[in-house]
Amino acid sequence: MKILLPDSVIFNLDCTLCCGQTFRWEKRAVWWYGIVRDRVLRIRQTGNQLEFEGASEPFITTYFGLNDDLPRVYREIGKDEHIRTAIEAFRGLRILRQDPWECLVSFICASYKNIAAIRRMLHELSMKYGGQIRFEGYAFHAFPTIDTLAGATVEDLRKCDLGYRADYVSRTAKKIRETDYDFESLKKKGYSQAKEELLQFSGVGKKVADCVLLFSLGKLEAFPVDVWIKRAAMGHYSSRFSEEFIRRLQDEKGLSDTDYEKLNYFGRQYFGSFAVYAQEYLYACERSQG
DNA sequence: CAAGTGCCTTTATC
DNA sequence: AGATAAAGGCACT
Repeated sequence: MKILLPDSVIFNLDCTLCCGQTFRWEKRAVWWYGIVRDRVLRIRQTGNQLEFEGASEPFITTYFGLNDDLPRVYREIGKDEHIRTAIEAFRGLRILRQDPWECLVSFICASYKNIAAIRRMLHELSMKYGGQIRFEGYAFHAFPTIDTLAGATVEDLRKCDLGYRADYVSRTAKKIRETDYDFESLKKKGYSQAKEELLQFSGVGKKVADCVLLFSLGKLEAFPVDVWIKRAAMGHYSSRFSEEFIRRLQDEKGLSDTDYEKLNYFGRQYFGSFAVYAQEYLYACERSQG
């Protein structure tokens, strides 16, 4: 199936799939392969054209966030030279609307890991616990279901390189199964209510909750703060903070609760209602060069 | 080459 | 409330 994107729909498939919001897409030659529920989705972009198999057009539109008005987003967040440079470099990067369960597990696993390691963990998990799907002679694996991971032992989960995260995943899966938790209902709830509910799960703090709210539930109010955003703040927005605060950021290894709140508040105030798009471009920019 | 550092953090404990 | 240590393991320097 093919879609011709109008000029107003700025989109860059590579940027969108490589920027650390999703971890299981694979590029082989010109095609990207992803698993959506129990089907393999194949997609490629040539200029303004998207060509794909394995999903419907409405699904593609929703999943890749093609309804977000990027020209308007760029107008609103383009407050300074640095963010405008980042926008130019990653033009067409969009926020995905992924499956909430996979997204939740992905970001529980993501804590204190780099992207390569996260990809390995999720690949191991899927190989071991996800159903196999054959497509064009390749073997793909669906993401493990809630029941499967709830039934797995913590020791076996650890063998997928999850480390101490194995316990978080196990407890979260069990809790979801026991309470028959409905992810779909979260989409209808407000940001604060949805965040509060996500924070009840083991291994989910404010950063992980924000990532799930953002990358799977379409809550663009979220503004995840991590070490890369911290670096962007230190390197490009230091004049917006006191010297003392910047020194504290430089001295501490991680990010304290209060610093998270402060950077989160700054981002949302400064960049406005589409702040999270600024966050994603700053993140991508910071990771690519520093 | 060994040892240190860092990784899209959370939790337990003070 | 707010700071701090501990929690895999691997890649990189």
